[in-house]
Amino acid sequence: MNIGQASAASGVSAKMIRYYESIALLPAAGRRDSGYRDYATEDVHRLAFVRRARDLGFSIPQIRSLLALWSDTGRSNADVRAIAREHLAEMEEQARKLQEMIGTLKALVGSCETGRRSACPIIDELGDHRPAPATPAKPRRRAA
Amino acid sequence: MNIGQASAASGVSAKMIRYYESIALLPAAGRRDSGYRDYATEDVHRLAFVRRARDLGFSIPQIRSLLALWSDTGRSNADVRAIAREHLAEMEEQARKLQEMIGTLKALVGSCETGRRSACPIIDELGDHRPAPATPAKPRRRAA
DNA sequence: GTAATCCTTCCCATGATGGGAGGGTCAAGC
DNA sequence: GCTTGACCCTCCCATCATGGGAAGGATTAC
Repeated sequence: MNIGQASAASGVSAKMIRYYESIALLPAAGRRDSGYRDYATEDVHRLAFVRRARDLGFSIPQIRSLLALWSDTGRSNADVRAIAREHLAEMEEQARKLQEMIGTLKALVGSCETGRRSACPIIDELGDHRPAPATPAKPRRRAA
Repeated sequence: MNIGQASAASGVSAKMIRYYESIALLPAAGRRDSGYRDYATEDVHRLAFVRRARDLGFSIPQIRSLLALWSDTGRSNADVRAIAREHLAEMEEQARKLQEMIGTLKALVGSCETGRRSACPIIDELGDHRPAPATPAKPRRRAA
């Protein structure tokens, strides 16, 4: 199977397949006499595995570990869970930050809507040096 | 004020200040005879504005629009709200996807924990076609 | 036998940020 | 004066995962 077919069958672009090979996330594919890469069904499975892990937000290093566990029949579930939990924690932290930003922005949009003054809190708040009269104390961590 | 002081006062790294100038997000700073950039208080305000907008996840193009509105005293709140709402929608969509991934992964981790068999759903699910407990094949062409 | 499609490698770009090299400038101390 | 160390300048490179595209060879369909 050519790279094009493998791509269509796995949902990973040919570009990415070559890239994954170049960073040794995947074993180098076999080559035909022509130089064309040649893929078997199991290669497509591996590619699909990578794509689904990427869809779940796993990073390449994490997928590297997952792949090793995947082909290791003697692996322990604990190892797999550890990677998944680590990634889960990262995602939850990311979600928390995102919700915080959403909350802040929502409040600003809300004030701007209901405000009758010409000053828009979104702008004022961002400008900082002239904070709105009723500043709803917000978390200003992330010091530089 | 030198770039270092402006950086400390605004919380934007000197590297970033130069970058923002290079992409014309900020007007080119004045220069001294020495070639050093020179910043005034209002420049620092603008920098702080950018930093806060970045903290809220606004993209550079969005900040570009916000900056224009900021310095436009005749702006309409509706314009500002439109940008904020657009960004809000993006963030909410992002949060939705993230929550979906978290949910899926949580379910997988949960099954893996309670499962007594050696097969871990995290792995199986990713593998899709289930790598089959008796398919040791493959790393054949490995290090080719 | 020819044209269309596929494959190859290599280079470039993204977005926002940091690192670092090589070299000029400033301010303080002696 | 002169030295020293901190600061600044411009470039170039790297990230991370991905895509675009060019130049050229291979395969395939008609």
